[in-house]
Amino acid sequence: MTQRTPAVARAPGRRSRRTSGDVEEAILAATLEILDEAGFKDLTVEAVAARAGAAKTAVYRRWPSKVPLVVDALARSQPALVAPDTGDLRSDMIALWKDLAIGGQRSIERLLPVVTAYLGTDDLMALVRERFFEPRLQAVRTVVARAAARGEIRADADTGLAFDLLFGPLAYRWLRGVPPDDDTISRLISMAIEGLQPRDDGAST
Amino acid sequence: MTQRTPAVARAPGRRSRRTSGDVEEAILAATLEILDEAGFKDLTVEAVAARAGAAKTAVYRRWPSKVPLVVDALARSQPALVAPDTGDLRSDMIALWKDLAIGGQRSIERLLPVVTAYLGTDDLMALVRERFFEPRLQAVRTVVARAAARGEIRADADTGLAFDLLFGPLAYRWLRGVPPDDDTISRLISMAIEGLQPRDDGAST
Amino acid sequence: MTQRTPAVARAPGRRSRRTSGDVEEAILAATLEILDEAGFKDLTVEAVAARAGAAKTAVYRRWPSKVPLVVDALARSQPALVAPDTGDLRSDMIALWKDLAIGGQRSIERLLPVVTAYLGTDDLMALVRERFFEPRLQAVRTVVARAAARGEIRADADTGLAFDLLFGPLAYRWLRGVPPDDDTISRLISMAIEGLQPRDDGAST
Amino acid sequence: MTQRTPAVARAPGRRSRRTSGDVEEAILAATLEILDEAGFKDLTVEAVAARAGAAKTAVYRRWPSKVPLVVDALARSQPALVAPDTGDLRSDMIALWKDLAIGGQRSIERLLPVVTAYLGTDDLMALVRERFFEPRLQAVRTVVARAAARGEIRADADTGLAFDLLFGPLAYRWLRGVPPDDDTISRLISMAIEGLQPRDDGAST
DNA sequence: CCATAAGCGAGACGGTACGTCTAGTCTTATC
DNA sequence: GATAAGACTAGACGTACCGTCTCGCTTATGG
Repeated sequence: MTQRTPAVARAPGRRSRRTSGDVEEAILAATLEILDEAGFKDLTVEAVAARAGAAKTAVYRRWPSKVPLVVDALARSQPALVAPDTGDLRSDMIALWKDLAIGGQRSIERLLPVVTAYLGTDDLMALVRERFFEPRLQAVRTVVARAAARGEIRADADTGLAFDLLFGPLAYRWLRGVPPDDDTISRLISMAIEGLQPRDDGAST
Repeated sequence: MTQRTPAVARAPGRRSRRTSGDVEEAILAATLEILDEAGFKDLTVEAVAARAGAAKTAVYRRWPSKVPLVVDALARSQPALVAPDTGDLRSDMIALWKDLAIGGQRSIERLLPVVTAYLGTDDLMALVRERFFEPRLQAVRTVVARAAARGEIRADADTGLAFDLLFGPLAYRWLRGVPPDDDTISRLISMAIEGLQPRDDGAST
Repeated sequence: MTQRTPAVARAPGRRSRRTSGDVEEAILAATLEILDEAGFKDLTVEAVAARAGAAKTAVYRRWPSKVPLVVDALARSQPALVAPDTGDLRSDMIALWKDLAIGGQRSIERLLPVVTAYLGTDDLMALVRERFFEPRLQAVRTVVARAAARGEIRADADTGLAFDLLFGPLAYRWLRGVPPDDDTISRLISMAIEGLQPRDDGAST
Repeated sequence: MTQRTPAVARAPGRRSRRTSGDVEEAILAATLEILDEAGFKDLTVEAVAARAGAAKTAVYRRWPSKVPLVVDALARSQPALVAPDTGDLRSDMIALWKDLAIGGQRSIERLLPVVTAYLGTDDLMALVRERFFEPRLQAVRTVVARAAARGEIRADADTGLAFDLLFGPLAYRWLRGVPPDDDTISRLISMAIEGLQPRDDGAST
């Protein structure tokens, strides 16, 4: 007898049930593959299921439709966003930007626009906020806070504004079909930082 | 009846319309209506044709598919973008922003993300660039040039950067589902302008 | 310009592409083929459409589901049931029987049981009655009436009973999986006729 | 309680049931209930299992699929068919008929057509013959044999024909959706009997 | 000034994918 | 070791639109 003991190899405190193949992972992986190859428009649940070697039922059991599936797959595919700590605000920000801008075919700034139209429910938008925007915002907060602690910028710098200034133009560039080059990144960041720096004259706006 | 002539696609030598009803306009109007009511996702060519009182054939005779139809409808619905001329860069920019930010349910920053996923061909993207982004860029150019002429900012200010700094955060805000308020607009613009201002010292880029 | 004139090459008043009548026939033919080959259980609308070279839509446009389709296909496949007229009741009945009993793989007595379970609505059952049972009943009526006119049987013979006696055992045989042979048919008909014949003693029942 | 042993599938040396509930009976009972309520078409194994408070596994462990389950359930639900013995062929036959004709929602003449389509295997058809038709045939044989012994009919009367004449029209009536009334039964039986009666002496009933 | 052909509304056509349902198999944990 | 529970693969269901195509009608020139 074959003495199936897949449970042994598993993490101790993890989930209760588990079938032969890890269907969920296979589906998510297939989703990302097809997303890369064919784009969102041509991604069909049937193709996902087929590539995952799963039944459509297995997909629909977990996600109500294609959009939440894609959102989830994207969310999980995002590498953990660590706030860089180079000791210099500008370097930190460049690092952050490149992480997202250069990094990913699947960066949310690139793919989310595609999906946004289909985010019907508030639930889903909330998920997107939580999974995508919050980590970015948090990373910016960390970086900015460190810079403030170092005295690079004034303590009351508006992180939210910095956030929009950092990622907004990036997203917009993609939207326009004109991906930013390194120099553009560098200059945009300069501008963003300038707004956060201590003012010589002390006055604001 | 006033024999309305369709705004576009009317070559000079072409012979004039034959039927009483202006099918083309009806279709575009129906498209915009459905876009407003149901969004891009739930816009179907059949619904457009039905609402326009036209046959699907009449739609497909003019536009190869749903996406170009929507792009065209959006393009024509955009009000002419006039570069404001208040005598002050900041005021000009705020005026520009508000025009687009507050103005339209159908502003391209709001709707384009929806469509981007489907902009398969370069042709279509080119059209989008020509119809949507170019007028904005031109308006910014005008405003910035006037400011430079007034000496508000240095003559070699990078208009492209300014453009991204102006509209990027706006689009990003919509993407995030957090529409910008007046104060945010004001502060973002301050930051954008700062990057264009003449530098006293000449430190940093 | 290419001067499209496909109509010229066509049969006089006939169709061009593949007219609705064509599709309908193709679908019905495919239905009967699959019914013969695979039986009702394994007949799927998808297979029918595929074999007919039609889209599923084309099937569902005409029939709400599989059962009415099958009923219709069977109904149309039934050859026109002509009441035989041999000048002899017994010969007429044998002819009638064989027509149905021997004739058809698709005789309704053979296939209807299969479908009966799915005849949910009264509408459909009414259709079945009209298409299948009524012609048989009518044929029996004709045959019996002629025999009565000839004086072979009494004038008030109950055609309804004769009908059940003729076709009931036939259907039952098929149900039992024991198709009747010629001799059995002959003997069953003898019995049926006996009940219709004039009684020597003049009494009835 | 009496620890009911399931009627079938209980080999002698098998050891007795372990769990408290009699799963097998529960499943069969649920099958019959759903058959009565919803009909064969809408009977699903899942519904059966649910109503029986059993797992689908428990069903499939015993019956290979839905059809054998239904056949089995029907077979067991049939009351023992006892050949009536009134001392008169006609009365015996009427009794027999009514037993089946009037009696059962679940009479096989009524339900078998439904199932026939699915009796793929010969095994199953053999089971049906053994469980349903053979008892009927046997009962007719008994009744006819007694009548022959009494001299009511000739000794070589064909029981098989009598069988078909008795139950065929009954089944056919159901098929047609026109259940027979008492008078019809009476008259059909008269006809059937006539065919079995001794012919030499002519008439008389 | 009538004939003709272009454009029209209508809607069926072959397709693709949807999201649902049920079948029958298989796995797990419980008792 | 059989149970209840329920996830699994498989595949048909009936629906909604896609983009194409034919049909007759209408209409406005252009021969």
